[in-house]
Amino acid sequence: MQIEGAILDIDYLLDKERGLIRVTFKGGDGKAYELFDGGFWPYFYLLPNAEMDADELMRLLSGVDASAKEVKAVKKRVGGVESTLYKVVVSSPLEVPKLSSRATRYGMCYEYDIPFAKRYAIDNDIVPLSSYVAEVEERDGRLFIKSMKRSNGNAVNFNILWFDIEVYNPLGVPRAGKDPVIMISYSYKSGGRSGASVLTYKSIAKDFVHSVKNEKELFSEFISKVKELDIDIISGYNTANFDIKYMLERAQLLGISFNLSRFEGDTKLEKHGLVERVKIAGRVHVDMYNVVKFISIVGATENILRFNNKTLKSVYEAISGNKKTTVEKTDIFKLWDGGRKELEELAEYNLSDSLALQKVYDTFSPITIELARETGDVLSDVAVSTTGQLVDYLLMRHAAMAGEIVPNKPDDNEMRKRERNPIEGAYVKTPEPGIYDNLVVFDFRGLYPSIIISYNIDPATVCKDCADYYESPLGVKFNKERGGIMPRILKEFARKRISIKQQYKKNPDDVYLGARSQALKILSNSFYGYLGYARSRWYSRDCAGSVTAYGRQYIKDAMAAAEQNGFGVLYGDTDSTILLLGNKDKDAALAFLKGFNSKLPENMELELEDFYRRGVFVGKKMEGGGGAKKKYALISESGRIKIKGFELVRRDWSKIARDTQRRVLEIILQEGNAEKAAAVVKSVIKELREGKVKLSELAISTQLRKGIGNYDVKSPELAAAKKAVERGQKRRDEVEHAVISYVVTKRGSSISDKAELEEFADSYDADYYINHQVIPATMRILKELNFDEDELKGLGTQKKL
DNA sequence: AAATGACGGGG
DNA sequence: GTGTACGTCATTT
Repeated sequence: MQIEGAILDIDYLLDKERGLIRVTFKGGDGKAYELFDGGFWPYFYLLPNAEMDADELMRLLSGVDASAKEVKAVKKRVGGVESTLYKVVVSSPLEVPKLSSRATRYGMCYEYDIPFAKRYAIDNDIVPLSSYVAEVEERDGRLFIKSMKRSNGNAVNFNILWFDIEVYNPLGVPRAGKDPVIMISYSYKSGGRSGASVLTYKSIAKDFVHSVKNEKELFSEFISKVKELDIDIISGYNTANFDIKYMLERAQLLGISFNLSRFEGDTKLEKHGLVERVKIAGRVHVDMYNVVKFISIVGATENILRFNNKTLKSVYEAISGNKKTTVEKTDIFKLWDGGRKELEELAEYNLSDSLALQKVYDTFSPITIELARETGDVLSDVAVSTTGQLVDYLLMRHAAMAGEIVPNKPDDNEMRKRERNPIEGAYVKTPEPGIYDNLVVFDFRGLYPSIIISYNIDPATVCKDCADYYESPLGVKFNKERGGIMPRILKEFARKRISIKQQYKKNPDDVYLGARSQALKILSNSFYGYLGYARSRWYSRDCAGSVTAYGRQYIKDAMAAAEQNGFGVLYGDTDSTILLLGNKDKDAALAFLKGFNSKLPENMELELEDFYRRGVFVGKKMEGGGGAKKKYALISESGRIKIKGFELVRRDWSKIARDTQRRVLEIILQEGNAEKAAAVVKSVIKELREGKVKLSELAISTQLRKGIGNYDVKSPELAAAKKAVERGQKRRDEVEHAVISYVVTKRGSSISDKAELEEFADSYDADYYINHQVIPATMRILKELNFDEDELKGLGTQKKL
């Protein structure tokens, strides 16, 4: 039997002690198929220390917990050197770590940590989300793959569901042990159909609301919908860390199963460092929060998204230009307990989150999908990957195709060594702080990728004695005669981008063309970071250091040329420079650009980023030699605001600190008036000194994330909670794992001693709020404008800007 | 100076 | 899960 369609996901089952590859295949007929490949086995390589034959190694490796299924000699290049290795094949992926650690006695092991499903995709050159024809046969009630070939079939339409839950939260933070899920909204596209609905168990007179009996039914109805709509991709916002996690906990408490899977397997959470992820057998979970955080900070939305918090609301507003209705999160339980109007408001809010999410998905998923197609990684992994991990995977694929052994990840010692020796970063010219009019910004297009291509920079091309080479400003030689994976991939990407741009001109409505170009840009720009990333398999100090060294040379040249042409050079960082037009006009700036570019190598180009009406410049003083921070705010002629490097304080700061910081930033951006901003800070400090500020403005909210007895260090929030429990003002369970709102009072010596729960505080420590809250929050911005603390506190005189 | 713990997103 | 995971900041020890 033949099926035409696309691969949605690849994983494996442990089937009778062996790993069995499973492919979730979406047919062009709209049906999803669970396909297996019984002919693929896990393996790793061993480069032996001493001569031994394959049979001997097989015998040496056999043990009670794991044994080799097969050992055979293969020829591969290890670090560019032709070598004979043993390929040790096993039955189960679980045997690989066991056998490879045993095998280290006999030599160096390689490729022992490549996940089985990825190994399968790499070795079979399978690219998910592209068209394939699968030849399959049925055995034991399962469909087995006989062959799988690329085809030119039509794009497959996936069935997608976007969802969001609401939770009853009388104490602020919902507690899965107590607080029920009260509503689930979803919208979907499935087959030719689309729709949106809210599920809940109170009766609400809205046509999009569907009522069920209780929370258990809410869950089962949601699961039924996912199954009935035959969903391929389930998307949410922070759903891995919240919605799905919460539903799994609730389901366990309610004694029901919560499994959204399509095929054999669970719905479960996995934690990978910072990122939590959801696995649903046969479907893909795409958490748009992770996508926004890791990948999609590109293009026109870059500044807006960097500047704002990455809440669903702010991301939606940034990309749509529309305002999103919202409710205070802490009011949700009140709306649920309220009357008809309140319930309707809650349902509408719940629905609006799913619809906003759909918009975010439509904006960013094309880039994610193109990243999957370009790297060959599955969507479920791309959606939770950093760009470094994508480059890692891309290089593994290319290395395997070229018969090159994939270098191992560094061990802890090596990693620490790398971290201790940072690579000299980019050139930064710190600007004279101030406010300037009429600016122009020039950027080198893809400076680092261009450098890697132009000078053939790659760990494998570094040479000591070679005849024909490029010598970087660091004195590192790169062999011109040898090819490297990185320049080769980057060249190919550059070529693809040019061809995509031509197609895009003819089909400007094809979002996937634009997305593909963006994806290639994201990947290209990540190679340099990967070369210098401590966990990198292809780490190279020589390469990364040479890239930045060349980069410094180029940007300095551009700045010097601009100065010679009579422009004021205000600022330069890495690959961009900001010039003062002075008495010159735009045409003069463009003429300079043209002249400068005519002298650059072929694939290098300095581009116009934009002209700006005004810029507020803040000079970040460089600490140490490392990468300096970019800090400035620009207003374009069209009113577009571009902000770099300002960090806002987080939620565990007092309201007065956050509000004052926001006001300072607004005044500086909108009015360009630093004096006025400083005056606001001074007046807030004055009010604090005079004791006029309400305690609610001063409360600091921090969650106690552990049990009260499990702390080693007495933090202010812990101290405040403990005191309240000891005095009998609070029960232990009321403060444990809860968000603690405390005020720093006058009584006590350390901050912890002074901390009291907001409701029991009767004074505040003005010095603390001035020196530890308002001043640090606002000085993040104002110190860059050469204000100092004493001056804000009214103790000194103002420095000149 | 080193260790500890929280945030981020979500409700 | 072919495991061992982010970067930064404030406060305590």
